[in-house]
Amino acid sequence: MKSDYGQFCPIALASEVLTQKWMLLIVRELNAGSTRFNDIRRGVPRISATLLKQRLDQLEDAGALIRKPINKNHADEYILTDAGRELKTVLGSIGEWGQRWARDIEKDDLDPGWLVWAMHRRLDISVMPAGRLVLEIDFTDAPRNHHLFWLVCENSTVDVCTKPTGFEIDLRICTRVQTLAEVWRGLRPIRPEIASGRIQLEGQAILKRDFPKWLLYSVFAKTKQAR
Amino acid sequence: MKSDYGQFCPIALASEVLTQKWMLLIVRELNAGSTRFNDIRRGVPRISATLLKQRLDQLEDAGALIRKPINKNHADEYILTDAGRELKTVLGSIGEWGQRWARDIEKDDLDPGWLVWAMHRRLDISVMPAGRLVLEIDFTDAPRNHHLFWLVCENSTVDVCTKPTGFEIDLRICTRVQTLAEVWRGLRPIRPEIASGRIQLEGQAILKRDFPKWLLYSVFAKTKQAR
DNA sequence: CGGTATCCCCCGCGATACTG
DNA sequence: CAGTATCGCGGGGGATACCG
Repeated sequence: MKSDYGQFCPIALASEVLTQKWMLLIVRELNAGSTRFNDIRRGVPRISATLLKQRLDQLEDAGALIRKPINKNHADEYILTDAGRELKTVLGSIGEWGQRWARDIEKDDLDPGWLVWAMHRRLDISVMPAGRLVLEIDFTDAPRNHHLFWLVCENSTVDVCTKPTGFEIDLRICTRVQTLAEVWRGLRPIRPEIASGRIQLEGQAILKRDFPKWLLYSVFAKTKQAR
Repeated sequence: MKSDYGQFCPIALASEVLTQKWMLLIVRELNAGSTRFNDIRRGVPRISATLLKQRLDQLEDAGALIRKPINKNHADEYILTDAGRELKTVLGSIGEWGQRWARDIEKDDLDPGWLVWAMHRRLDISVMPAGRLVLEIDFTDAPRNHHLFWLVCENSTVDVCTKPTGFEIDLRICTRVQTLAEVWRGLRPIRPEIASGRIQLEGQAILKRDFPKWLLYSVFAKTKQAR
């Protein structure tokens, strides 16, 4: 490996790996539980397949993950090592700083698919009704052809769908992307948004009442903005 | 500002600024106490002036520092804001990870000038003899024309010189760069290195005896390697 | 689904020279 | 000392097509 910075400082050596484009977002996905190529991609939608593979190889070289062949195809599973799991600390400090000090959200940041993907990892199944529960999310300001998403909660797992599931919908959520994004980030409380109709809920009264309790929000939602 | 990642995740937003090349090393220098353009450069020797200025402007835009004109010339002083100072947490977590998991030191990392610059910030003046104290460091494996450095400790400050100071030398340290670098990083203890002659000291017996106590070592020296 | 292979463009960055 | 201006290139990475 070529030395980028010409320093033996631990910050410089770690930076060679960690500050490459997309790298921390990939590590974030892995630490959130993804192990498959296309699962990681859903959390980092704008990365190309070529580059994602390259980054995963670099993480392997750096000792942050190991590849595990899956018998079926030629596919691999990507499993974090101790070194990779310890990167959670780095993700934590950067995310905290971002939550406190980073720039405002702009239009181009508001990817509805990513928001749903983030939500599916942070639903508190233990407080949700038993059995299958299907949520439909309708983003009123998203492109006409992908503004609908479904979350299917069943058997302690949550799946994200971008096409109708065939199941009956238990709760429909209708809102602008930005509204739900800001609520998700913890930048504003959810109840006034529901009360004002900026987040509209349709479904049984009990489900509408309890919906706010299902959301665990972003990991950094409890950190207050400093600006 | 253009959105790089298309996500409103705090890690992504912070990464836009912090994972640019050289950025964390510049922030490290600022958090270590540098405020002047060329002081920062001594801690990040391989960056070009053009790019350093660009990065400082980006840190200003991000709210991590403010510029303060110096009345004399058209020069500026760069002062961290609260946001910039809070980046110490990020530096800490990355440095810890680097100390534990980063690759081994290679030849190209062993910049002797950088090592001396790092040392000058981490000398414990309070336990050093009163009055002026001049150290000469001779790197036996460095290029013939810059292998000698001097540290002048006086009035609670430490200056780094690359040309003879004219002062009498109180203690001479003679070693390979790699040896002192590994000692500095905390990868090996100093006393065996002195005992074996890999670090040679010349000067009054008291100074030779106490020299190890003056060194505060790298901030991450106490963190054990995990590999 | 989980990648490769290829092409090509842009721009990030280094190098050098110059200025107040 | 603390920058600015200009040039030029290398390769990082996006887009697209293809494959097992």
